[in-house]
This record gives sequence, C-alpha cells and structure tokens, in this order.
Amino acid sequence: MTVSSLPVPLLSAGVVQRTRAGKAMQKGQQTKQAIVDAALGLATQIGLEGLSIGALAEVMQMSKSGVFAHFGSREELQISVIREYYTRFSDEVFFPAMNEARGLPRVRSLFAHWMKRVAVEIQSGCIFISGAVEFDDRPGPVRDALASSVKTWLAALYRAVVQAKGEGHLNDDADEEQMAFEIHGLILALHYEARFLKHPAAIHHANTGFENILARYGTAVSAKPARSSKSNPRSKD
Amino acid sequence: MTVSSLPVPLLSAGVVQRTRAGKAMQKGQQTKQAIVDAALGLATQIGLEGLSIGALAEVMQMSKSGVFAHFGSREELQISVIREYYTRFSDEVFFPAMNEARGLPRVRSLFAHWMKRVAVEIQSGCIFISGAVEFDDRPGPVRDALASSVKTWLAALYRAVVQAKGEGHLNDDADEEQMAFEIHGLILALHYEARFLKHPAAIHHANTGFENILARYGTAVSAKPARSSKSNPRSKD
DNA sequence: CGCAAAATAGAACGATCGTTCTTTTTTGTG
DNA sequence: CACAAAAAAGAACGATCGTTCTATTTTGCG
Repeated sequence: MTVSSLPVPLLSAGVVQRTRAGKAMQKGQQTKQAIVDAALGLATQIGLEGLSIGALAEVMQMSKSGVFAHFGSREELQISVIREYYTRFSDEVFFPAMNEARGLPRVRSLFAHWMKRVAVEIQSGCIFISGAVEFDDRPGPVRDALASSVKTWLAALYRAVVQAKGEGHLNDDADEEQMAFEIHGLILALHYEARFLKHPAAIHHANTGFENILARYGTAVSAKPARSSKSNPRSKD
Repeated sequence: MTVSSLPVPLLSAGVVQRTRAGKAMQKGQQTKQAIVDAALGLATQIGLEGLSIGALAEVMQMSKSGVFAHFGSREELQISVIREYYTRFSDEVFFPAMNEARGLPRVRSLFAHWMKRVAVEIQSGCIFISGAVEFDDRPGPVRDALASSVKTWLAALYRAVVQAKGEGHLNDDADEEQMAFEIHGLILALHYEARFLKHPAAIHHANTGFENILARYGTAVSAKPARSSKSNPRSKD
C-alpha cells in the first residue's frame, strides 16, 4: 500500500514532489497538480458547485475515473481547488504587500494588490466571492475550507489596519474592524458592478472609495504618504 | 384554444386574475402564483441555479409535469421568480421610502428599509446577490431579467442621491455615482460577513458605514436631521 | 347536468451527475 | 528486461435533471 513507511498522506497537495532526495512519487502528483489547475480555471468561471468531474475530464483529455481517482470524492476536489486558490491569492496579494512598511503603506499595498487581482477576476471570477454565495447555508467540509481561507485573509487585512493605528497612522478613534469592513465592501461592490453589471467605472469607484476611507480614518499627515516602498524595510509580522 | 378572444398571453404573471369583470381563468393563475411563491422560497436558499422542478413539485405536492406546464421551461420559471422577488423588493424597500421627503430623508429611508430586508435575508438569502454570482458570465434571458431588475433598483437609489444633492443636502463636490457605489458596497459586505461568515457585528458595521458616508458627503446641517417623516410630505418622483 | 377547456398526473426519454468496480496501461526501479 | 506498484481507462450503477407526450381529473359555464 505504501512506498516506504509513510505515503505522504494528504498533507502535500500543493508542494510538487521530492519526498527525500528525488525518488518516489512523480507522475501522479504532477498530473494531480495539472488537474487542480484546470479545475481552478473551471471553478472561477462556473463556480465550485458547477464544477463537474465529467467536464474536468474532458478538459484534461482524461477519463472521468482517472480524474476522480486523484481525489476520491468531489468534495475533496473542491477543497483542493480552494487551497490552490488560497495559495495563489496569498502569493499575489498578501506576501507582496508584506514587503511594505508596517502601517498605512502596507494597508495601501494590500488594497492595491487586491485591486489588481480583482481587475483580472472581472473576467474570470473570484472563488472567495462566488463560493460564499454557493455555500452560505450549505454546511460541510467544503464550506469549512472556504470560510477558513477567507477568514485568514480578512484577518490579515484587519491585522494590517491594527498595525496602522499602532503606528499612529490612523486617528485615535478609528475602529479597525469598521475600516476593514468598509474596505471589504468596496471590493465586493467592484466585483458586483464590474463583473455582473459590466459597469466600466467600477474600478475607479473602488479606488476613490479607498481614498475616501483613508481620508476619514487616517491622520492628516498620513493621508497622502510619499510612496514609501523600500524606504522603511521593516517587514515580518 | 382561447376562452374568448385573447387568452391573456404571458403578460400578467404577477397580477392575479379578473380579466374583465370577474370571469375567466381562476384556478390556474392561483396555483401558478403559489408555485412561484414556493419557488422563490427555494431559490433564496439554494439559488436560482439550484432550483429544480422536481424539488419544487415535491414542496407543492404536485407532479413535475403539473408544475412544469405553468411555465413551459425552467428558464421561464426562473424569470418568474426574479419578477416576484423584484415586486416584493419594491414593495418593501422602494415604495415605503417614497413617502419620505426628497433628499437625504428619502436616501436614509431607502437604506433603512434595505437594511431591514437584508437583516431578514441573512437567514434566507438574496436573489439579487446570489443571482449576480450565478449569472455573471452566463448570457441568456435569465441573466437579462436579473440585470434589468437590479439596474432598476440601483438607478432608483442613484436618483434619490441625485435629488439629495439637488435639495442642497450634499456637498457641492459630492459624486452621486460614487456615493451610491459605496452604499451598495456596505450592503454587499453586510450580506457576505453576516450570512457567510456569521459575523454578528456586520449589521452594526453597515449602519456605521452609512453614517460615515453621510458625514463625508452631507452638508454639516443635514448630517444629522431630526427624523423628518411626515414633517415634509413632498413625495412623488 | 353536460360538455369543452383547462389543469394536473403519469410515464418515459436522453443526458449528466458522482461513484464503484474491474481491467489495462504506464511508470519507476532492482 | 522484468516485475510490482501506481496511474489511468472503461463500463456500469442508481439518481436526478429538464422536457415531451398522452391520459386523466378538475374546473367553469351554458
């Protein structure tokens, strides 16, 4: 049943291969990753619920059972897609922004990268948004995986806002939860009005809304900072 | 084929019966309305895409074909549900707010009634939101019907904001489209965080966000009006 | 009541779904 | 190369889907 002792149970799923020095499992993990990639592409367009193994097999030019064998259930496939999406989201939004200085510069960078990503997703769709609608009252492991990913990301945004206040970049009476909520609303409205209603001004409205939020919560001195990128290289946490 | 001359083709669908003086079609329209009611209940929970004729027939204690015959296609059923939802939304949000005086009082009332409705929909779901995700890149008559309803409502909100500026309740540099966009974002964030993430503070955040928007766009004198309800009975348009 | 029309039921259709089982092919390695 | 394990294919399953067709029941009115 196993290769040596532990068959690398379910933990990897994202990291490619190389159990010890280069031997063991290869082809399987590679195609599994390719399947997840294709599944993510389908899921962003038709949603996690619309994702079917038959359609996925056709895209992959494989048999249904061949695709299925990699996951064991449709739910496990959906969860794999969510994990993959979370990984990409983190790589494109979270980690780049962590290179910015704590406080408002980092909050600005988080929003900017988020916007850049949503601008692409106007074409392809966002799983964090569509999934929330699909699973908002459908309990189970898929919902749990999705909610966990979303909460992690929103908590990271919240933490950045708290740090901004700690750095003195926000007014003393600024409510960090409130500010994060309003920022979240801007992204959701952008997604709604751009993707569904095809309203071209939505991107501009989201950016202007963010500036409005900063003008309200930020201190006068920090409302328009002078592009601090590498100037204050205090990253980590 | 017809009763007298015109069989009341497909136009009614919302109004109950009574073609001329009380005669003609009765039972059919009644059960159709009951089916649409039940379908709306299902659709708010599992979405327009999840709405199946089989499940609907079971709820109605009817045969699949009996239910189907009233609509002729699943798409027509979905469109009927959207129209019903739009009617209820208008009755609960739009028309009540039109009793308020033009300007900020009416904008406040629109938001208040919207909030009251979303608070209920945290349990049952909102078709304008779930439908937008389900049909954001699925062209066809269902998407058209949904987009039309949503645009009508958002246009009404926008119009109220424009009037508020016309009444001198907003700053001269207030961008009405921008303000409507930000209000929309608050509702979307409320729905997301309350319904999916079960965050209890979401309602408070939405209300506070609205007050923040008013504080930014409203003139100083109008930022906190003294509950003008019947005091300024200038309605119509 | 009687009769036509409307409303509903019933059965069956092809298609697709997720899943299971068995068989074949491919892979990695001694 | 050979051989065992992994990967993929193939076929079939029960279920559900929207839809069509034909029969039956119910309704409204002369």
